[in-house]
Amino acid sequence: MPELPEVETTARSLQRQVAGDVIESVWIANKNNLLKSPAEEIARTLEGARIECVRRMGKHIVIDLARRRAGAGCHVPAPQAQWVVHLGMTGRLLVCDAAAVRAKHTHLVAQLASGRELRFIDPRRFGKLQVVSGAPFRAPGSEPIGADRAAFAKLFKPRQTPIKSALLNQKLLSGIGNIYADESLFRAAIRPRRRAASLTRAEFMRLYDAIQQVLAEAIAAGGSSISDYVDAAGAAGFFQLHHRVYGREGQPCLVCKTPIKRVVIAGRSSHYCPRCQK
DNA sequence: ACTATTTCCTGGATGC
DNA sequence: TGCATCCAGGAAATAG
Repeated sequence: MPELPEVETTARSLQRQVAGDVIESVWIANKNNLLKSPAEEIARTLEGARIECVRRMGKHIVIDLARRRAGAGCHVPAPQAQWVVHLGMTGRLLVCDAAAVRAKHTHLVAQLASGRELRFIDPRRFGKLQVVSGAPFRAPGSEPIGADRAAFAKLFKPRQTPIKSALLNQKLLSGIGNIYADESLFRAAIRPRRRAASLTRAEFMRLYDAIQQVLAEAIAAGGSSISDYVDAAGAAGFFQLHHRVYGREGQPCLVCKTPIKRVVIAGRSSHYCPRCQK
């Protein structure tokens, strides 16, 4: 479940490995429901393009491309184009040697001038691939890291939905998923079922601080390696060792020893300490 | 305009 | 051992 910290880690890993490299050709699997743009358009946009920069926006990986103008020998920044990848649940962008065995569920392979390949692999096929040209790509909600404190409360206060659901709503904040929503709510001592509108100003501030803290720590740890997540170089993260509630149903709360509870909110499992969180 | 529920998808875990 | 069933969840689609 790549969320913001995992996507950030993957984007940084890609930036280190492939920035400046040129995509020479692209192979796309047939019969592909992961494509938000037509396969031909993706191939046309990627082939011959130089990878300028790889970065994260929400849970999206945005790859800025410099396309070669037809006939010209050099790369020019215009027309501006971007390759946008969403990892979904089990998506992976991996850089490897062209000779490496192609994993099952490989949906796209970009052959690089350096002799390596950038591959998109996604067993569960919840990922999404698209190319954007013209207007730059925009994530649906606002960026959680460094969000304005006052704007943060204003975003959630009108919502009647449980705060947990609101945190998962990417149109509000872009990047938080199930793990980091649960971990943030624990640190803020707020129960996931509380209606967003019921939170006090102080609680919103605690939640804001908790989100900043959890995301920063998780990025520093290289993300959480759950269900085989690894970054673009194949390195695992280790923030899963620091989860205080996620995946700890029945285990003692690390603060008060009360067994951690798991409930389902909006179809998602939510973990919390019934004593620490109000 | 909101909010809640269903759907997509496959590997791994569980149960008999 | 083998086969069926359940479960995980991001976000779009659908329903209310």
